[in-house]
Amino acid sequence: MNAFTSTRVAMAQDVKRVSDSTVGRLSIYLRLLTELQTEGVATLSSGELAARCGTTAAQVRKDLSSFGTFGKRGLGYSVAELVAVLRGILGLERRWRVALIGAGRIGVALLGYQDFRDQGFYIDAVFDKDPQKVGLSGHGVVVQGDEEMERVLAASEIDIAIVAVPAESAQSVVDRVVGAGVRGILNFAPTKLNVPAGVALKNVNMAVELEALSYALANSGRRSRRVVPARG
Amino acid sequence: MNAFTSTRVAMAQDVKRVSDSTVGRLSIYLRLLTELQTEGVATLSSGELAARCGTTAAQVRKDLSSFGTFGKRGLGYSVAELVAVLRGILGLERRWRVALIGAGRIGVALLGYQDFRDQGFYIDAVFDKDPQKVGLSGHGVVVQGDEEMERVLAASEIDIAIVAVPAESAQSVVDRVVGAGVRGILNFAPTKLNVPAGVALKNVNMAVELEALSYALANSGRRSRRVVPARG
DNA sequence: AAGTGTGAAGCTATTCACAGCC
DNA sequence: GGCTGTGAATAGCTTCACACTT
Repeated sequence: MNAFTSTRVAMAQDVKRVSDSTVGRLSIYLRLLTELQTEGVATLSSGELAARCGTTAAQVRKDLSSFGTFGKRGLGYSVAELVAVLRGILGLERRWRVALIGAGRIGVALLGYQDFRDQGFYIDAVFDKDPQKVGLSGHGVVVQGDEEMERVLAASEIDIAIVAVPAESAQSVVDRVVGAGVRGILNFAPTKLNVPAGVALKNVNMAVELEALSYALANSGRRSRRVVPARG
Repeated sequence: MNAFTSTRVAMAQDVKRVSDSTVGRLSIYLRLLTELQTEGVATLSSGELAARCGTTAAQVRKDLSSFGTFGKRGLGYSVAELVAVLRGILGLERRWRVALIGAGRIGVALLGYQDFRDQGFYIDAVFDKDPQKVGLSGHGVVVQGDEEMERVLAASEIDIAIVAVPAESAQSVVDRVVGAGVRGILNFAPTKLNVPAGVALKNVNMAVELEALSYALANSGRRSRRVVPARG
């Protein structure tokens, strides 16, 4: 029953530096595989996985090869095994304690995002500076005052802070949560944050994505419209 | 008064293929420059811009050099000029018509995100499948029924659709909006979407970002904790 | 002296292609 | 025969370093 029975998983010190893009793809593979698992699919090839995740067979195999060897030549991969392996690699076997800083529109939307909880990310605390918001509750958590932050973060052993405050307060919030021992930050504020070494930071910047679309639309058709000099 | 007066902007056909990462950084530069502009800063160097955006001076110069030459040697860049140039490159001189598909938690949060409007992205239509939501209004838009989608998208000449529906409905929504002439899609559903050539697609997947943090935390300290064999 | 613009070098990520195993 | 695992080749992105301009 142990998913690792017949596989070799790389020892920690074997693991070469793995790129962000590889880690991102692993998440994507995992989501698909979990879905296939509930559909009762037992096995699939790198090519099938790739096609359904928007990448290539070689890429899938390379991504996995950083962590061990999980497939069977001629057969492909066991869905159940890969799910277990990926959950292990991504650190999803445990429960992560998350705090949400900022109970504005985005914060509240994230609070209700059941998907996070399904993956093991539990929002155990919510903070807001606005006294009008303190005491409100939703999805089983009560909004606490900003001044409680350091005490509660430490006491609840929060692992990850989701920063959903205005850009101008974001750096000071980050300094405080890092000071309180948080080592992972998911930032929704559209500003550059500085964190000390040893703290992981990821940014979600929706304006950047929209502007990338704007760029693409404003410049679309260039290739097809381009004037190619007539030439025999 | 024309910002381009003393600069040379690359002609469309000169523009080499520009990477997604470059375009993303241009957005980030623009945000900072806009802020500096309101503070009355007139000029800055690539090094200063880089430091405040988390990149390097050489990167800033290379990013800009894909589009023309905008700086003055020995002096740096004019903030006002760069703002104008970047807005032009990113296609932000015009108003973009956006439709929001899905008035769930994320959808509603985005609806209130004033930041989008400030950059020229106007949410002109909102759709939801749930009859209970149809007719509700917020931020100056009324939620319309799903069945109105094709008609309204075409009539209002919507440029961009924000897809904020559950993963299982996302592909069919995309097929419909693309059929109605939309050529840019910002997808919040955690699933791989297929779009025909000529349609720009960007994904925002918060679970992927959280899992990247989980990976980083679960594997952190490896470098420092690694056992280095004792040796002289 | 300060700081840009840019070819060249260096580095990282992706794709190829094929030997090896099921 | 089908499909993995992986070195080698390629492509793409970032950094270097310096000639050139103000």
